[in-house]
This record gives sequence, structure tokens and C-alpha cells, in this order.
Amino acid sequence: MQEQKYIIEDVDSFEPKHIFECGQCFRWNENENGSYIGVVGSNVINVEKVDNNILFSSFGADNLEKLAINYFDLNRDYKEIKRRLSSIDEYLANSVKYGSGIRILNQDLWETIISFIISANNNIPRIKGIIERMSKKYGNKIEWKGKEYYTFPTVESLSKATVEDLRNLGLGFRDVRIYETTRNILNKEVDLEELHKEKDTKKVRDTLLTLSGVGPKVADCILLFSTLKRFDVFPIDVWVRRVMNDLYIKNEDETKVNKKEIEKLAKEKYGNLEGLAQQYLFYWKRDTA
DNA sequence: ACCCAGGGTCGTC
DNA sequence: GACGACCCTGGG
Repeated sequence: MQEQKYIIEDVDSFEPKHIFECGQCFRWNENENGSYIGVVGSNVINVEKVDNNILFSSFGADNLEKLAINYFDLNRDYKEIKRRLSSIDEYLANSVKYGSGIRILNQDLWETIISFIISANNNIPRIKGIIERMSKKYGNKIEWKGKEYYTFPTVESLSKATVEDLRNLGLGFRDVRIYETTRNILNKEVDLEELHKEKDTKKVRDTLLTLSGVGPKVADCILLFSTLKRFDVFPIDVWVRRVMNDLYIKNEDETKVNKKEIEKLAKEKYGNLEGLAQQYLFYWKRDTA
């Protein structure tokens, strides 16, 4: 364990608030000075933006620079992505402008699977609370500057939990789903290493859908927000349904809007960038609601 | 006190 | 393919 620092000067497309509050992650919290602190793997990382520079500091075993470049997707040209999305229509141009500092994180696949199973029919504050309690009980403690942090549980560690243990974390009806999925991954019925090697998005998606608690929406979030990193998916939740109906479809009752219709529309308009389009739209709609 | 919604999925019909 | 049930919590 060691303390490290890493600075990116004159950064492009990187706004901590946009990145950490666009709904892709649940383990980052804002500090009083506006910086954010979170746990990534076995490291605690603090991210602060000063002028146009990003100051990373960390405490943990991994190389901070390497970790940050990978986790924050720093080698991707978001300026070009935003340019292409903005040219699609004025709605995309507006939402891209609103969330101009969004970056889609490369989060650990196992952690992303569990986190988004928990997200089902749930709200963000509660999701964060559950994951925090889960990490405190089944993860490893890291102490830094007098505060305690906990790593996300490993598969092996979480497999020690009974259904009742999980229920006691506040998981509600998701307890059995977490229990079963943990076992499926532990015994490699679903092999996460192999999943990373598969190129065909549909095949990866179909495999994810075999996991308990993983339906279409959760599968798409896993594909988009984890190290699987697929942009040819379009997670449809209540907010995305809402924004797509408001902008394009204009049905009186948004809950009646056909999912197929939204999928078709997204594919037509956004093409292979639909996953990114979804995230800018989601952040804009939810933050201005 | 009561009702509602929240980054949906599952079992049943 | 449609429909209701599902645990829990914060906010109106």
C-alpha cells in the first residue's frame, strides 16, 4: 500500500460531477471541496478538478497512472464522439453540451453485474447504501487519512453469504438473485474471463441474460459500464423511456410506449453510438427533472 | 397516516 | 406477449 499522485493537465471532456453522477457508478461520493472519492479495485482514489487539470491521488496497491487511464477511459476521443452525436439533432446537441464532461468508466465486470442487479426497481441512494454495507461486511478494509474504506467483495467472499445474510443488508427481493448469480459465476457456469474474449455483443448479452436478476436493461448497463465496454446497446429505464417519448414519440402516456419502438428509433438515429447517446440523454433528463 | 416511485425482473397466465 | 408481485426507503 502506498500513496500516489497523478496529474493530467489541460484535460478534455472530464468533469467529475458528470462522470460520477450520471448513474453509471455507485461507489463515488462528493467531498466538501467538490472533489470525489471512491474505491476502485484495491485502491481508494480521490479525483479533484482544479482549473483545467485533474488531480488524482490514491492509496492502494495498483499503479495509479495506469489504473486511471484505463478506468476513466482516457485514451478515447470524447471530443470526436460528442461532435458526431451533436450533429444528429438539436436534442443530442443540447444533452451533450449539458453532460460535456461525461466519460464512460471501465468498471470491474463482477462488480458491475452485482451492482446493476441491485439497481432493479430501486433508487440510487438506496443502491449506494446496499453496496456500501455489502462492501463493509464482505470486502477488505482500507484505512487512509484516518478514514475507513472497503473494497467491493470478491466472488469467493460474497459466496460465503447466505440468502438471509443478503436480505439483512437491505437487498429485499434481490437477495436470491445475488445469491444465485454469485454461485453461477463462482462455479464458472458463466465465465467472466471468457466473456471478455467474445466479440459478438449479442452473444455476450445472451450469456448475461442467463444470470438471475439480469434482464434486458441490466444486461445493457453491464455491457456499457463495465470493462466489456459496448456502445451498441441502449439501456431503457423509466428515464430513457421518458426522454425518448418527450423528444420524439410524444405519446400521452409514456409508460405505454413500446420498447421495440424506442430501440428502433435509437438504432436509426444514433447507430453504433447509441450507448453513449443514452448516457448523455439520461444525465440531462434526470438532472433537470 | 397514506401513497408513490425508484437506472426491472420473474413467474404465471 | 401482457400483467401483477416483489423489498425497502425517502419524499410528497
